[in-house]
Amino acid sequence: MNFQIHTDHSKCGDCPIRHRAVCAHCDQDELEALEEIKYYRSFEAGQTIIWSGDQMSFVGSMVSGIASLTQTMEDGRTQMVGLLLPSDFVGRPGRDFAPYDVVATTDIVMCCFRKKPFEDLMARTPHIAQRLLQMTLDELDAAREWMLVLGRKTAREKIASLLSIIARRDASLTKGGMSGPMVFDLPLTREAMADYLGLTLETVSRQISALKRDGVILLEGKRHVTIPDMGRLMEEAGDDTDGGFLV
Amino acid sequence: MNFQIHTDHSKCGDCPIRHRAVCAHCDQDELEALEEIKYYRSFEAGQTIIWSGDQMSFVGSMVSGIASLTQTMEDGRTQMVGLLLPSDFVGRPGRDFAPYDVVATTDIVMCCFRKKPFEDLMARTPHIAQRLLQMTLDELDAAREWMLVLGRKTAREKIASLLSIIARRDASLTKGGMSGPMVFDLPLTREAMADYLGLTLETVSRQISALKRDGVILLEGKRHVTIPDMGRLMEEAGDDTDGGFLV
DNA sequence: CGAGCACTTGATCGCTTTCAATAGCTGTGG
DNA sequence: CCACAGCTATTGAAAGCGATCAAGTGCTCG
Repeated sequence: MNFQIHTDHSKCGDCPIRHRAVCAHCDQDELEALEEIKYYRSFEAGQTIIWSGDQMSFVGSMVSGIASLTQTMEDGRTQMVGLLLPSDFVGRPGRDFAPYDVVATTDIVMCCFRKKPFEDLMARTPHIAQRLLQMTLDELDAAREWMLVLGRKTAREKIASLLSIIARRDASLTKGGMSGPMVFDLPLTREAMADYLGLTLETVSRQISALKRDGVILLEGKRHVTIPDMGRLMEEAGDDTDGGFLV
Repeated sequence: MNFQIHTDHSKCGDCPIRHRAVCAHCDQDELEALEEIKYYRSFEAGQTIIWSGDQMSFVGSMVSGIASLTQTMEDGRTQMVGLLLPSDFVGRPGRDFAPYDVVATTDIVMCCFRKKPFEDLMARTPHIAQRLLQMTLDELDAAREWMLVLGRKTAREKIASLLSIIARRDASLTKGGMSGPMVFDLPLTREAMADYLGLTLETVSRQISALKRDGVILLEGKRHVTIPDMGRLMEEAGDDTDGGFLV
């Protein structure tokens, strides 16, 4: 934790997620209105940010770090239903209770708004509502793509799909394109990967070992991954490699 | 097909989905603007309404019947990612190409708008954008609930979950509450159920037989279902029966 | 040095799939 | 009227994949 912000009025102009977050389309006036009501909060890795069923008093944007949305059944089976990355929006205007647990996977910083003032501002700021609709539609597409992974893919394909998503996202955040080898650190434990993929952590571990043995990925330590051939990985994921409609 | 509408200016005031569709919050002026540009289309059971990858020239609301959203892998594995019921919105303002196949499961009627005029109207009609945001957030919740079903539930629990969802929806469309036995017709073939649940049709058939044998459901013919005890079914689905947060 | 945690690997079990045969229903045509 | 094709659904037997149970490794931190 070497990057904590606690001031209430850091400049939105300098914000690293400025161009992708819910405020992306706002003009100067609208940003100033947001700046009036925003505040930053930090959470440590492992902390639960919101409990399922709790009243949601705030909404906000992920500034840095990674969080997960999870559902848990009475007997303990859990399914991750979303991965929250920088610029993603947390919370739901118009609903009072949280439907899922939100857990910090790494240390995170959020840009928060108390729910009511944000709802009021949204009602008179179409730019925010429009951007939120776009982001929600994107999340819906992502959730549906994940349904195919959960419902129809094999364990090996599931792992390859997850690695491919993480690699692509990483490429879009950093400068790198998708040609040549891709290198990144896994932001998730084996157990978290299992919860995302609907597998056990043992199966995750075995399939990662298998992909490594087959040369699809290279591992340094447990978390540092190199993908020598992205096309190969996408074949392993069962994805269309030449189709052009990927997001 | 004894109920086909082809006139372009049927009254929105008489529309059966008026209070739940994307136009739900519109006032009289806004409805008139919608009436200007709307038109009805019918499709027969089995027809593909939109092909994945195709240009989407229109959006619209389901008026009657049932359609499904499906994704297919190159080798033929398919996963249903959504079930479209009366009042549900089809299509995505702001995106040009369809990400999924949309297939009519029964004969259906849709209230359509050409995409561009609808987008223009939406840009100057906050009531429509707000309602669409609400509906999209609801769909996102439904998709995430389904991720738990796909990722973590057993075949038996999956069938029970599907029956419980269909039963609940049916109760909300007809007058009936959820006390006492519930009766409805399955709108899906065994294969469609399998595609929704990430199972094979044989497993679907076996588990339905098992639930029938155990008295959880009663079957007349292949499609007509009676649920004597909804609480029992929800236990079988692995859902919280006493928790109060269900939609 | 030992406790705790994340991860790996092995052996076995069992659920779901796969392959295959059959039943029931509908519509068609001789 | 019956034979037959085509479709949906059921049921059985066998195989396979991932889960479960169980050790053991390597690392960090006190």
